[in-house]
Amino acid sequence: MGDRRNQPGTGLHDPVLDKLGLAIASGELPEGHVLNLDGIQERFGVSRTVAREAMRVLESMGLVRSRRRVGITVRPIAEWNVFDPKVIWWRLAGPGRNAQLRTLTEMRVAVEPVAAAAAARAAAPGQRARIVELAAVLRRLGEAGDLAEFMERDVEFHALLLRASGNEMFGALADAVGAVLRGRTQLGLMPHRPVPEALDLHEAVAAAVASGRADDAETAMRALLTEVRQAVIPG
Amino acid sequence: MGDRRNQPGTGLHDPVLDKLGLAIASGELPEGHVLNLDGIQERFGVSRTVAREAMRVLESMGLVRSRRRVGITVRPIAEWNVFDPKVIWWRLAGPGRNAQLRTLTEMRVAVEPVAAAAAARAAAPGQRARIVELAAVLRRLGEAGDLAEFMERDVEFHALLLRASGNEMFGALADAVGAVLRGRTQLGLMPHRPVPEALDLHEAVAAAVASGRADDAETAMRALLTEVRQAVIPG
DNA sequence: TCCGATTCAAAAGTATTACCTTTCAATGGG
DNA sequence: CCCATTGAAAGGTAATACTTTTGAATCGGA
Repeated sequence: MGDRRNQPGTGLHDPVLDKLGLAIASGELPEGHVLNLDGIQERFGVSRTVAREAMRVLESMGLVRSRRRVGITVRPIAEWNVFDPKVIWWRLAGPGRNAQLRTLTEMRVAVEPVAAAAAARAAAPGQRARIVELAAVLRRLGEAGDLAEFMERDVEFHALLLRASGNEMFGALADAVGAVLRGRTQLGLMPHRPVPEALDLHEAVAAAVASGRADDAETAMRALLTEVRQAVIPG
Repeated sequence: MGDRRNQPGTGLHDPVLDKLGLAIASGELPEGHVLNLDGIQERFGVSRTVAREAMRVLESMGLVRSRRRVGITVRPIAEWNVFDPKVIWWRLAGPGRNAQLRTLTEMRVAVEPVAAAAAARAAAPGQRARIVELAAVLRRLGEAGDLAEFMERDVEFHALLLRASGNEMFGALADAVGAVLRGRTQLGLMPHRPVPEALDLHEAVAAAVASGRADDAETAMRALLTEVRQAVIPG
């Protein structure tokens, strides 16, 4: 997620969309708030066309609903496409950051074990090899105490597993999981040094995936996430 | 999902978006295929504005990328926002239906146990009561062999659990899970009559959620899904 | 007077059209 | 082989007309 800055695809990001999306996701424009096209045109100094395009995209994300004679109304979060990468990004960038990290973590806890099992069944040979390699790299970095590099490789490890699962829905979560991993360290929720047990479990997951033992991969991943799981349960 | 009929905003924009989305999701317009605005205008007999709005939305879903001088290119599925309800819907409506049901089922298997645990912690009193009530209704309908009504209540049961989890990401999957449940019966993947074990497990989940036993809820839900799980593993 | 039905005009999005501006892949000459 | 030119296609602005919605004013009967 964090590395979409070059944006070769999305073109020069429509700043209007970004600012409005952020304003809504942050709660600055609360549920029920009504905007209108003229207001958007004026607020951002853009033409009607651009204002409408931004509005349409927000509408397709479920953030607003446009109705004649009424205007553009901000919808409740239950209507949002909360899996849309942009929505996730906006929520992470605002005061809802913490709540977003929590729900995303819970999602991880649910998905990653099953994704690991699927990867054990479906991963391509090159992916299996890379996963094993990454587990070894993680051990080295963990024992050396290189936290920053450890995190980057950890992100790669989890993202690769999700993408190797053969389930494009799991794969679509890879960037979000990366954001969670990075977010956790930023919030100081990570142990100052990876515990040996975690290093063992990364290797266990990798070995199980490499040799196609789906159940073992799932079990090991579940164990790897037990610690994470505590962070989700408010207490 | 299935009930998006109401839309009062019968815009001219939606049909274009829908047809293009379907054409892409169905593979009729394969990855790499290049469209252009003039082509869309002509194909659907709409103005440039409408064509552009539809294109923008498709772009925000990751289905296409618009680049100057090149045109509008269909992107690979790995770039799609596969959690977008519209994308799910389009895939279910086309020849990818089966693959979509498979990945969605796998998603269910991953998410529902954790969602059940979360619901046991977070559900509102009214939701707990309704879940218990639904489990009882399911037993009655199941034993009476009323398959059609059983399915509708089952959809409600699972959707409510997801929404009661307190995790809006889980809640956002409720409609999709409903589509899977309905899709499974349409494909004849369901037992002709709910097995007694399933009825017991629905009640076990409900009881655990009602009394806040998160671990039990998770375990029971996982058991409930074991049968479903077999359908995911090809072979 | 009061109350319900009808009418009407304003508000706001929807859609079309015309016309510039910017980008950048392709091309072709040096 | 490199670099300047060029033209296709998207990006964006502006003016204008249309349609839907809704709330208020109006009107007629009890």
